[in-house]
Amino acid sequence: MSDDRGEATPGRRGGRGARERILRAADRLFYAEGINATGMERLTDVAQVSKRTFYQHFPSKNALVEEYLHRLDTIAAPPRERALARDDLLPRDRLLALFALFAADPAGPATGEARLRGCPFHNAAVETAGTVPAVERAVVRHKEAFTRLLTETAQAAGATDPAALGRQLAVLFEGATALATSLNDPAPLADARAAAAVLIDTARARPERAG
Amino acid sequence: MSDDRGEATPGRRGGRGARERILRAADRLFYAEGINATGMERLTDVAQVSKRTFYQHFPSKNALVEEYLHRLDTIAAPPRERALARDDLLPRDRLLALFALFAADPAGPATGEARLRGCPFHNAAVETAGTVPAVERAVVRHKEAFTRLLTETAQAAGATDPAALGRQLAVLFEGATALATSLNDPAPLADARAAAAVLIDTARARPERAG
DNA sequence: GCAGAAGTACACCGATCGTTCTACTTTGGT
DNA sequence: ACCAAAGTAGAACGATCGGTGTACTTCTGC
Repeated sequence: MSDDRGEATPGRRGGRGARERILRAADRLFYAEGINATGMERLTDVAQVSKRTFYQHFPSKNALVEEYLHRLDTIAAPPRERALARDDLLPRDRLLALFALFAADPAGPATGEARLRGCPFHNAAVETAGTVPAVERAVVRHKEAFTRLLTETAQAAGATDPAALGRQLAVLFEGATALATSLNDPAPLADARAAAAVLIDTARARPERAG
Repeated sequence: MSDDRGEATPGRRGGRGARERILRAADRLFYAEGINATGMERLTDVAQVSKRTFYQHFPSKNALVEEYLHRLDTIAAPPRERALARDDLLPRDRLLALFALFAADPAGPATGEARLRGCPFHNAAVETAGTVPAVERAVVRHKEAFTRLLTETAQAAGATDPAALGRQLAVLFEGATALATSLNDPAPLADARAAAAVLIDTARARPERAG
């Protein structure tokens, strides 16, 4: 396997990359197979790390879960955030580009590919069911940050009430990924995109209206 | 749900009707605490049933999970379906009523109440991560049935493309419950309702546009 | 009033959970 | 060359997982 030396992590001496491999394994397994379903045996196996080494880097599995979420939020800002930062697109198209990310495949239900797993933060919230405060906090922090990003872009797009549009688009995106997970089919992303276009254009044309 | 805490009568359990009690306990625990997090010990305890009795009614825990989902879909059609069937409301208002179900509390983040847990089918899909085919099928069946219901109501509301509007509203509702779960705050329901109103009205007005 | 279904208690099974431990090897700076 | 840091393998801990086995006690219909 590739052995890119893990550069020294802040505050601790960099070793031979065990910590990095652990986090990479967590990234993959916690997301694809679930947090509860991933045992320490499996995790250390994939990370190519002994259990002893694991517990020299993390006090517990829970601590790794927290670090896993923290990393997702701060270091590895994935395609979503980048789509909203594309300066080659108009703000409106940036918002729409978000929904095209996973909807590329028009072939229907996952054609032999990996299972769709939705948002790792939401999944963590579902799996822990509110029993792990640190996880709960991380999830809320992430969702609020994402909504803020949407709101900023909504403002750039000239929405009358950017905060309202931002929240609505956040709901829409959450629903698209959640439903895609339940159905194991990216089709809802396309529906969400169409709905987003309507919401954005309406929000620019006239002020928000109550139901 | 006030005194299902056993041990009130030491040595005596619940008596006849074990299967019903088991299913009721599953309803509560699988939903509120998660499927994986609910062990057989806990389950039989709450159901006031001995383990032996449980396994005379169900071949395995997985079988109970399947029955739990099957029941949710067929027998106990909860508020959602009923909201869409209210004949005291116009079709448009029926659709909107859906989003008012859990949004009643304007007090913000769960005020000491039970944690918001979203859709039990979606949660089951997340928890099992595609490893239990019967669960996967049940989830898909439910989501498709719900979308069908929305489509029918969308048609009654006079949408030009009822299927498209139905799917969009399904995404919106899924997002509202999912985000409410992640944030443990029903606020997204209100945002979804506002968005739904826009989508419905646009879907009715746009293509005809005559007057 | 009695057969038998339905229920009870609870010890126990092997497997796996997260975690700790002992014992040993590799690595890199001085 | 030496030593501490960082790594390795893997046995084993107690707890809990889903699931069984044995032996006993109701309740109910006939």
